[in-house]
Amino acid sequence: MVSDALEQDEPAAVGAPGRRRRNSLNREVIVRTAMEAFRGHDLGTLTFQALGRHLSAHPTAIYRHFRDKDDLLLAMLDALHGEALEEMGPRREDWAEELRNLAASTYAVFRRYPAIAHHMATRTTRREHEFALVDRMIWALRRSGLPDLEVGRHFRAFADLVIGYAALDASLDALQPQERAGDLNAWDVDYRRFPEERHPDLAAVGPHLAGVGDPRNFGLAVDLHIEAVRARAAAGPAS
Amino acid sequence: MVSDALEQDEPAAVGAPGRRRRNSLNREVIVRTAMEAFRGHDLGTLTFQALGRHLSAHPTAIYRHFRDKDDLLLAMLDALHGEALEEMGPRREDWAEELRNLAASTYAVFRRYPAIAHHMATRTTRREHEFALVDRMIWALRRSGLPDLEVGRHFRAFADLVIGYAALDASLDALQPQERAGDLNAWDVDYRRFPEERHPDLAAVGPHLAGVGDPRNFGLAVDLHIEAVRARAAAGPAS
DNA sequence: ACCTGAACACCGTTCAAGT
DNA sequence: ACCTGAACACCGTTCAAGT
Repeated sequence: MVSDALEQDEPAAVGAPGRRRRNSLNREVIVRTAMEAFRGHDLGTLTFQALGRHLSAHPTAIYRHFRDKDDLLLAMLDALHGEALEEMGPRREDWAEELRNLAASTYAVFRRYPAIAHHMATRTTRREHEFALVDRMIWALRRSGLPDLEVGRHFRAFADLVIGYAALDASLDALQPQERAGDLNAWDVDYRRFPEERHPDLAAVGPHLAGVGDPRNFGLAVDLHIEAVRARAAAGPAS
Repeated sequence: MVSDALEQDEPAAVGAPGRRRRNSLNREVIVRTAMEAFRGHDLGTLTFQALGRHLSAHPTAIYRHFRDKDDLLLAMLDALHGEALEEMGPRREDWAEELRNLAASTYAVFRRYPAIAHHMATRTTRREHEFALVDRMIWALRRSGLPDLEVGRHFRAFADLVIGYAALDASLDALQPQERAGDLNAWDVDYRRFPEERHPDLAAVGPHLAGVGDPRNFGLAVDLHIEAVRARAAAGPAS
């Protein structure tokens, strides 16, 4: 049993001492290990030294397979896109449902890998997974009834809204625990019972403030966007 | 003239050699110098060593006035909020115009200080400038006609949409020039003339794709959000 | 009390040396 | 060809030393 486990696939070797077998390192193994190792972790932990430890290899061995850290992070972003596509499943026939599907999957993978989300959200990989995601979003927007000229603008607005909002919530997860706790406490406590005299509107609404980082907030923003797209598409080319 | 310039206010002393006068360093001077020095600059440049050079002081002298880098960055975020409030001017009487005003000012200051935007967008300062911004946004949302319970949810959705989208565009400005150029080129060239066979919808809309980082994309997202808020508010408490 | 200088642990990256 | 080890420049941060 034990020797069996050692034979199959790549040994996880997380934190294990000893050296890596020759030729057992390649881009795919490194990316897969990195995704597993840094899932849910903040920014400071994603270093070559830590990754080397997870690979049971010397930190600089990674440079044989990736030009630099940016090259590795782009490969990880591509893996993230792949995960999003997988979770998305087949194309929904209703365009609005498909847009919600795209948004929800992107949001989920961003929060799963906050370190990648925070410093790669703005990047472009130019790889197949990204092309597929862009194509699906454009398909959905065309189905709404908007003319292609408008779809060209709406793609950017919807994609950036989703990516930007998801990255913002993810970067909250990427905070150091004490900073995260302090910021959350501010919204959960301080802002909820605000003294009336200084800012009357804030004081009135304070008790009803939605929790920061609650996925339903993102859902509301996406729903509002889709409602407005539907209204504009229905209004026809005059809009 | 020359001696006159040396007398008035704080000497800029950017990159100048020599030492700082005793007691000439304090939180306000440091924050003001940091905001001027790193305006428009990327993430890598915002270091204690660089700031020390701009202050003509030893890098570690800053630790007498700020607990750590996070403490300094929170003070800079507060200064950014102050700038946004200033540019916003007086409250607009039309609630939709006021929301656009809030969004545009936030977007402008985020792109002006991309380094602060990128790693402080998700943070909470708990200071007066932030309270004032929150209060103004809640005021505008209440004026839309939404009940306070809904305003509590809509505040979070609108604020995060604005902050997230603005931070995303700002983080593009915070990229290294070569990475930035590569990513922009992908959208301006590759995506615009995509081969038809693989992704037909992308290929059809490619030529009409809006430029990445164009402020009008953010404007479209904000407009759509406001249109949907207006529709929901008009539909009444049933929605 | 306020600033400087030396030191520490850590980071990404380069390059010569091993096998 | 692939991995290791030593080295470099740089980072945030601490702390003793100067004035």
